Amino acid sequence: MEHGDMRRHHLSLVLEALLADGASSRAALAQRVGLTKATMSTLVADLLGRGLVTEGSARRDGQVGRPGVIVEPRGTSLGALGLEIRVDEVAACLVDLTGEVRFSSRRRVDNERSRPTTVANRLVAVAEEVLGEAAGADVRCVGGAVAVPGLVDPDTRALVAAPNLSWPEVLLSRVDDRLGLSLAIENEANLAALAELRHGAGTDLRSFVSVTAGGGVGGGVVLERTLVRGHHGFAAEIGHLVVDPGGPACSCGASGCLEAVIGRDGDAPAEVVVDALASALRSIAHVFDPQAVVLGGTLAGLGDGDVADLEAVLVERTLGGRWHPTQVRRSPLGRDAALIGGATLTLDRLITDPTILPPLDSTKEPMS
Amino acid sequence: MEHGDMRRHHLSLVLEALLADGASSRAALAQRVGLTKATMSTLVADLLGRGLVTEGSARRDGQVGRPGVIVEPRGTSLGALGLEIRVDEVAACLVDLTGEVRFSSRRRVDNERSRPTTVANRLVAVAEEVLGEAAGADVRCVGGAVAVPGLVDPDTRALVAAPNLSWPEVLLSRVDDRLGLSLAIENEANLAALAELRHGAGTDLRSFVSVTAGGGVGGGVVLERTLVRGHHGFAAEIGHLVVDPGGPACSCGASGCLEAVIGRDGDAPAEVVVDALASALRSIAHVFDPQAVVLGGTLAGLGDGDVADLEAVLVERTLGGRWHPTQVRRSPLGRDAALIGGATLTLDRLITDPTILPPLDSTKEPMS
DNA sequence: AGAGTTCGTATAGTCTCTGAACTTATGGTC
DNA sequence: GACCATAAGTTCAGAGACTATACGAACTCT
Repeated sequence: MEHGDMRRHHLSLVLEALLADGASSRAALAQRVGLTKATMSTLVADLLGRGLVTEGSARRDGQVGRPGVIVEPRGTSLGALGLEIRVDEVAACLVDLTGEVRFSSRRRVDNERSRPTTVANRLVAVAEEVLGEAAGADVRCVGGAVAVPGLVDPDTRALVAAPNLSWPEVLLSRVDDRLGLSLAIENEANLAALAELRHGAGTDLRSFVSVTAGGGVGGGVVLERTLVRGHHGFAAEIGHLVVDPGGPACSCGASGCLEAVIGRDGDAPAEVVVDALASALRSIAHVFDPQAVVLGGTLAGLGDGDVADLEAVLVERTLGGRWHPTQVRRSPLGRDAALIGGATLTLDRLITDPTILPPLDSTKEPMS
Repeated sequence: MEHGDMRRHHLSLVLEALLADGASSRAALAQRVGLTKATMSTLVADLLGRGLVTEGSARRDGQVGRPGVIVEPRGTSLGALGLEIRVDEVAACLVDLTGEVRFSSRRRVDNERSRPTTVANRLVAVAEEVLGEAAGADVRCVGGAVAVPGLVDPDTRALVAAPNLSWPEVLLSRVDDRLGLSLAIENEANLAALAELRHGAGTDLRSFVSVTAGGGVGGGVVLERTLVRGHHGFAAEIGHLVVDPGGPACSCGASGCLEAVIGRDGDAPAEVVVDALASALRSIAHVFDPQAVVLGGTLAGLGDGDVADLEAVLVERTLGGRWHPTQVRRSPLGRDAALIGGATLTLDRLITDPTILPPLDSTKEPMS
């Protein structure tokens, strides 16, 4: 730790406060973040210099005293790219700092029977389409992430195990080069959880687990508002919790996994789905003790009655349920969840450390 | 964050380095921690002032140059109390900063059929015995923690759900008063995991899950060397993972939980135990992606063959197993694990923030 | 118009770290 | 034994970031 870390952390707090609770004056910000007005002045000046915030008009609300100058996040002029490769489609979207999906594109293709380079070309194509629109609207893209259905080693950026999809690890660097961006790669369910955390059903939660069905049953675990990736990046594979040891065989080598029982798209009969989910959610509640479970993908289509049944199970058939019941929520994000999560991952890095954006050089050249 | 936080953090790093890698000179410490010699001088002076380290003799090893003065952690003169209440015994131990169990006491009693105040008296008795010995050996006790079999709310210090044991929450404050210490209360399996992390099978791991049988089947989850408690403090209840939906009824309201299948002491036939464990460990590997699973309590008695079988299942029947297999280890801590963990919890607080120990006032009174 | 309030900045002071110079203690060499 | 090379630990000036206090600016209320 050094001095700069403190600065970075405070810049991050200020930016986050502005994005989360809206624009406000320096004085109000100082109070919200817990710093003095003097420090806040310098922090805001720094963010202004990096183009991350703008000064708006002075407050005009009839309050007594000198009106504060409103500091606004420049949320709409900075964004990140979310990309997605699935067995039957490629997609791209650009999300700005406010969390709004500004541009998006999705194409049905047959990636399963295509060569990896073809898949890469398709990905570049949708990405360039979205980036073009973004450039036209003066939105600067600071990076992006690719969502893939399978296990990912986040450090080497290798796709380790993906059913029906081959993606040699060198390809990503070539996509990077062609787009002129640095892309991360991450499991789609993990990214979906990140999207829930920032823009979906988890914005008010500190800890939750998301379960998504659609081309596989994936999970994402968020504890203390941080995504849990596991030691090798393989955590949160909720689809392989055992719900019926005598059930159908699963691709993972065992039998009776949640995914094998309810189908890769969660398209088994509703009764089967709810029963299997109930068992899996009980296990989740016992091992993670989250505030809520968020159902995404096709599972977001469950009816109120089914959700109530699941919540009842979590109250009656878990140890802690009677004292602190676990909520069951449905995702509002639809099928773009992973895509939004990919952009969110990148934007989060910017929010965590605003200094990765260099200060715009606003020094006027002195006349010699 | 303020200035003091940086100082605190650095003091903590130095103390931790000394305890983990042994005594060394200021210059060597500076290099290990990544700070300058000048800063290290002031940090060591601070720790000396708090009585946490001592200066030893100068190095005498025939190296050229001025010999460094060895700084040693005063590990043996500071300790913390670990307490334990079980259905059939109470126990206490005192662990010093080096991790050594210095004094301990354990008594078989019938807590199930006793009034809470009686239980409290028994606890105070074993604690006082150990504290007396500690005082005789000049070991200062900085606090302690009570391990209990059940769900605990760490903030209110309430024991929420414990089978066969009643422990009104006010009692702990009275125990505090009588011992003159501030005691934390925590689930015994969580504390056992903490003990593994610091002094058992997990000292070299960043992420692991411990599973302990004995008066119930408990679990503890450590991710990035931090204990996962869950949002309400109820996480890691591994004993209630479902391994056989058609199996025996469990106290939690469901049926076929690991605990119900292998018995509260893990005393079912070995074959049943290994089968059920295999299923549970697969789920654990899929959701947490740990480096290893640590078996404790009576499960530490499993034979090499059984452990090999479990490891094989984790390789062959998990998604990521072929790339990054999860190890299976047995705990070396025996039945004192939770006890040691309780002390560790307290000592960790001291290591995390050495400033909670006030500086010994070494100012000589000036003659007026 | 003057009093009271609140905002933003400026200034001085504190805390903690760094870097370079300096003192101290030792081993090696002639 | 004198002298040099080497490494440890301290001292001191200085930089970065924060706080506290004071002050001018801008507004409302009477």
